Amino acid sequence: MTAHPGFPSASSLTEHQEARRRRILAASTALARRGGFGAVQMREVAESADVALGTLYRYFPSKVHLLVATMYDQLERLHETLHRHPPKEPEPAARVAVTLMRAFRALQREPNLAEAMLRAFTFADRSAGAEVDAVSRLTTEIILDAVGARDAPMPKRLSAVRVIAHTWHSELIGWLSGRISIEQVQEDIETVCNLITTETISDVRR
Amino acid sequence: MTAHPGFPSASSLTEHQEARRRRILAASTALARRGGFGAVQMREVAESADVALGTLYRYFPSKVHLLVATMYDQLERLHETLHRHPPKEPEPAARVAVTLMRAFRALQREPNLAEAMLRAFTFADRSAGAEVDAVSRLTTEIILDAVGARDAPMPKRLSAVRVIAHTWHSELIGWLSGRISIEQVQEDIETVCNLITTETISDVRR
DNA sequence: GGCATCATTGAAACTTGTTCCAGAATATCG
DNA sequence: CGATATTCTGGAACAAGTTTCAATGATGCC
Repeated sequence: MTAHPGFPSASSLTEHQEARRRRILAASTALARRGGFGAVQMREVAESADVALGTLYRYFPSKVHLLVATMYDQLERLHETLHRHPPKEPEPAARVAVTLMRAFRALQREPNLAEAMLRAFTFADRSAGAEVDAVSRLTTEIILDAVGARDAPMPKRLSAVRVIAHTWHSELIGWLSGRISIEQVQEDIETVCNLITTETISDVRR
Repeated sequence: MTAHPGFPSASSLTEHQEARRRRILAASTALARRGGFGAVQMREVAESADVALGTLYRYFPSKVHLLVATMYDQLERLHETLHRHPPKEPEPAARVAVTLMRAFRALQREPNLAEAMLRAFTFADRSAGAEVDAVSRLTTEIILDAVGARDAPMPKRLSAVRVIAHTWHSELIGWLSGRISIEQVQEDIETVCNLITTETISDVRR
């Protein structure tokens, strides 16, 4: 009775199982790309990945789990890309802002996929806690990479990074629902990235 | 062919209709309080509010609409309360932080209700755009009230306020899913509220 | 090879959000 | 008041996520 086998990058799966997992994620991604959250229908994912519905549910215990895993998968690719082409701005805050805007534009090109992943991510409840945590950690890592400090960051910096990550998600969702313009996204990302610069300046606690 | 009659504070409804709207919101609130998002089942809301299912859907075209309207309703109460007991800290950023933490603690006492409202809010798509906007505006207003400046805020301040509002939502969700501790919430809220102080200090744009 | 265990399949059933509709109730207008 | 339009009701029907299960297949162990 192992935990469901669909999580992060599989721990101990046979080749066939690993292949199934990949097929499922690929199907999920393709359907999401085509029509967003609503188009990722479990029956269709199963059929398209050529597994039985029950098997799909054994690998990913819910649609949210599946889409959050898909998000993790996509974020890994993004992380790779960013690694190969790191931002070159002199200021850390600027590097973070540029990185996030680059990621943002990448997702802009796949709005349906982005919508599916992010809706699932923010809708997730406790039951998908582990998966959501994994995505959060990866996001944090991406931001910390952009900041560039090599040693372990201080608590205040971590707080700033959390806030930045949350903001990035919110802006993405806001833009996807047509509630925030790209200019506002840009502005807000820059605003929040200033936290990297000013994180040690003042303390609101009295 | 009017728009659905369940939106913000009713425009032109008969007394009976207004009463129905209230009953529905009350039922939604009660069910959410008891068991969160999942416990707000449309059939139960309808029965509990003593209206037919079709009528419920005429007033609120989806579960998300209903819960976002519920959120608006609750936020109005919060706004009132805050108005009666405004924060007295000298620093604007501190006033905002204190206000948000106070609101946070209020919702902590009704975690199920908070979960239901916030899951719906972040899950909402374009179709609930108007409702979501209304909630966003109200949130903005609450924060601006805490800042205290009487005249129209500058764009940069508005950007900071948007970021603060998003952060507040994310922290709430994170805490509700057991992913963020209260200490972290407190810390992150304080972190992001510094944007009110530092919003004009630097600009990351090169 | 044969057996025990676990995974996969296919299909039906169940749950809950959502839609639809025909008829009863209510409101509006002349 | 009567005619007409709108709203409300009760209930069936539909859609998609999720659960369940018996039968079949694969894997590994002796």
